Amino acid sequence: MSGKAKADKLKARLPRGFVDREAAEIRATERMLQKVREIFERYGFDPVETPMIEYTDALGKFLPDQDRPNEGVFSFTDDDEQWLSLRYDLTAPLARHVAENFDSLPKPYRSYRAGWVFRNEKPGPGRFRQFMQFDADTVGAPTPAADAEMCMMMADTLDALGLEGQYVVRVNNRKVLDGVMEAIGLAGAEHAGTRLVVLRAVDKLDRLGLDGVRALLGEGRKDDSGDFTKGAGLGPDEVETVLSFVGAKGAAASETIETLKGLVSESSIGSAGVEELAEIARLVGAAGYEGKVEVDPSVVRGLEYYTGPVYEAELTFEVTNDKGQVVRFGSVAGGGRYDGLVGRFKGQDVPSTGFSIGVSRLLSALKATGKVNLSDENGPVIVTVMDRAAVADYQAMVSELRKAGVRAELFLGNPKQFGKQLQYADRRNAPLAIIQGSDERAEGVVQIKDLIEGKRLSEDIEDNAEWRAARPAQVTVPRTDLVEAVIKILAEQAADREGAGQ
RNA sequence: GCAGCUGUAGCUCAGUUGGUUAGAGCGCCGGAUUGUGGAUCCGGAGGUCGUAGGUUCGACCCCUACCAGCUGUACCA
Repeated sequence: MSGKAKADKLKARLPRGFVDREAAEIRATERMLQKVREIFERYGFDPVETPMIEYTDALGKFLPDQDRPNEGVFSFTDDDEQWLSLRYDLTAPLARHVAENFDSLPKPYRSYRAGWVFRNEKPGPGRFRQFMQFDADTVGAPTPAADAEMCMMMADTLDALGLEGQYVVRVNNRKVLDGVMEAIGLAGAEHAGTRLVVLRAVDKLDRLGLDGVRALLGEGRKDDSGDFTKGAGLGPDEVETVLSFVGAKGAAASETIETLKGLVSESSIGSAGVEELAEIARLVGAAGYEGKVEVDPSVVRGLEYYTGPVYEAELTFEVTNDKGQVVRFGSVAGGGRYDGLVGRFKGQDVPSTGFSIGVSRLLSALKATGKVNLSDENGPVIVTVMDRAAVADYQAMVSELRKAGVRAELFLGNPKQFGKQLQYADRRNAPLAIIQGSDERAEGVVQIKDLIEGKRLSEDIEDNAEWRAARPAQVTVPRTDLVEAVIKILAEQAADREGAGQ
């Protein structure tokens, strides 16, 4: 059976930037998503799912002036030569879905979905080429109340995950930033490129600090490796105007809003943005979310398609990882208003607002705070095989347990060495093992071994032979009482976990 | 993409100025124990030293290119 020469052997390897997920991770994710879903449902949102593949033009990702999609998206051609792409977020496909079914959907239309998205970019720690997002969007609601609701829903979701007091939802408005751009002479299509550079510079505030952003707004910035990043090329006065906007956050929302008003008083679009922010602040305040949702002009978000309020949930705590480095999780969810995205299909703007949760990043934050149960104490009851001739009897036990709703399995490996069977049960995190040899069968009984209790006892053992003879944490029950006894012991184990503060 | 650092067993790492057959710990598999998880003891499998060239009598070690990983930076629609 050693057929293939080594040279021909295929190397088992995962493509860069992708990961396999195993039981504990999948279960933890499911538990987390379930909590998120409950909150979204409570807010009146309905689930809707779209496929992972869309026509590339629907995603809006053709390179400008070229017959080829952006390199950042995984793309291929259909048999009719049309470009298809794997979705890179959940917002563009939703816009397509809404546009395609516009007349039959109730407006405003509230929906949510969780799904995998793909980006063909350089992976890094915590950054993959396939990852999961959880989105909620309201389409067809122009009122800032819809944006305020999104911010509150983000807060409620994080509270439900046990992160109360460890995050802040920060909200700003693109229109205010546009007003600032106007004030420094960057209005108009000819300055679109510069505006984008300014946007990205401001977006880096948390990482580079005020001085880094100042450099990026001006001539440019040289980083530690000696690499130079070209800046926006603003003059000193303009730079300070932008920075005063970014740093406009005051002790209270009203204070922040007064400062912003002064900064954009000359600009009608800027003033409109401030009005919207004031309205959002009023709504979240009235609903009792002060402290959880704050107006903060330093939030800009990198995406170009936002047209009004933008918001971001940031975790405020730090954690030391196993390498002893301090890790900040930063933003775990973000979104904003995108009035133009559905409109690409409709010929007129459709006011929409929504946000996206980075599922993996949020989960690793929950792991770091111990807010998620990662231990896999979900193993099956293992029915061991003492003698092969009785396999039918053992299988009958398994079957009875399963019918009673107990997760159970027959040991299917080589039963020659009994110790291996318990070793297997141990590895599977089995709570119990069922043992019936010829002695037990003759008496019409079975042994139920409590592997969790036994593990605890094993910490004190010194002599192997003695321990074996003692058969710790093991009870004998009549064969007919098997199911009843198993259920009882499992319930006791569960109560123990509960009591231990688990 | 750019820059720096790093590639030796499944994992963490040794490996002398360039010198015979490349090592350890952990893990894995088998046995001591044909009816009991841990510990212990014994045995075993597992390597084209990232890949390909070059220098040399001789390369894990030196040189070049490529590939991959890490860190920073850029991009992230």
